[in-house]
This record gives sequence, structure tokens and C-alpha cells, in this order.
Amino acid sequence: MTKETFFHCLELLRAEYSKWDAPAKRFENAYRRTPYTILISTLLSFQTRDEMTLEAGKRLFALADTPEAMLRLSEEKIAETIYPVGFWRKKAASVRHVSRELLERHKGEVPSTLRELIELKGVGPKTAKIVLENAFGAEVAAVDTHVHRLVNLLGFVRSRSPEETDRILERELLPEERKGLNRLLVSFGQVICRPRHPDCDRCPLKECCPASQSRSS
DNA sequence: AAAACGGGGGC
DNA sequence: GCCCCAGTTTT
Repeated sequence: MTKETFFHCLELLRAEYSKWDAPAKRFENAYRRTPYTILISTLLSFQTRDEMTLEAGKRLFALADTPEAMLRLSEEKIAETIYPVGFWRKKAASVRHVSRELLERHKGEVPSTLRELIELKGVGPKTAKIVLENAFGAEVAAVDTHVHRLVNLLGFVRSRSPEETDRILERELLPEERKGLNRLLVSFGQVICRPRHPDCDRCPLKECCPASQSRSS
């Protein structure tokens, strides 16, 4: 698929974007939508479904929505609050550790550069990019499994891993061309073009989807 | 029973 | 780059 065709598809998606803005939904209920709550929400979200993350975040941020307040909670308290997200034990420790690092090294503020974010223990490249994208509006290619799967499905790139896709997109697309691309594709992958049961009936890409022929529902 | 979920760290 | 880690919901 050529770049032009790819962008045409993105336009089709963008036209109905407001109907499936799942990432925005993930953070809008986060008690107060701040870089800190976004960072913590993202830490909680890995290997866990959105609904669980949302509920856990709501309960946790009702108790503490700043690093100072979070450190006043014991690790056990945090753990029992965020249950039943996956890996709750590890995540509770991570939430507390990151909060302490923010206070000690960043005056309690969430840093806004990739390098500083990754230096926080428990924050890797994926989490860091998601935070940059959602908390600071950075146009980064935060390629996750959805984005990786979709650009390969459409045939825009051919790669084996999300990391490789990430590098290709950063190389092939100018920053302004990446604008909004990630949130668009993640939402699309979560709501319409799901891995297992794609909702092809509601799909705005029916016409240009290479796989539409081999699918029934 | 198996898949699915926007990983990270240590080496 | 490779391997290990760890848990819950949904199907």
C-alpha cells in the first residue's frame, strides 16, 4: 500500500473518530486528568483490560492523586486498592517507587522528555511514549501491538515486531504526518478492527481493507 | 484450557 | 538480542 492510500484510509478513520475515541476515555475518568494520573494509569494498564484499569485508577486517585499523597499510602494499601488489575503486587511497588523518584529528582513533577521518563524505574519506552502522547500532546509513534498489527494488515509496512514498526514509522513519516495517527489506530484496533472478532460491519475501511474478503464477521 | 491485555528488567 | 517475570478477565 502506498503512502497516499494509507493516508486516505486514515482520513476515512478520522471522519468518524469521535465515535470510538477509546484512549481518551481511558484517561477522562481518572479523577483529575494530570500528567501524574496519566503516568500512573499507564503503569497500571499494562497486561490489563481498560475497564479494570479505569476502575482501579478511579479508586486509587480518590485516595491519592499526587506523589506526596501516594507516598502516604502503604504499599499494601495501594495493592488492595488497585486489585484486580493484573500484576497488582508488582504494580503497587512500582507506583510507590515512581512517586518517590518524582519527588526526589523532579520536584514532584512528571518530566516531559523521553530520556527522563525512561530513567524512572518501572517506566520503559512504551509507557514513556504513551505518557508523552497523552499527557503532553507529543506526536510520537507509540507503536503498540494494535498499531503494529494494523499497519501490517493494511500493507503499509511489513515488519515482524512492534519495535521494528516503530522505527519504520519514525523514519518514513514526517512528524506532521504522524499527527494523531497513533491514537487513531489504537482506538480503531480496540473498538473496530479487534484481533479476534473484528466488527467489519461498522468498519469505515471496508473498501480499502486487503483482508475484508477473507473475513465474515 | 487458552487467549488477551498499549511491558520491564537483567543479562 | 534473549529470557524471565507475573496475574486477572474473558471466551
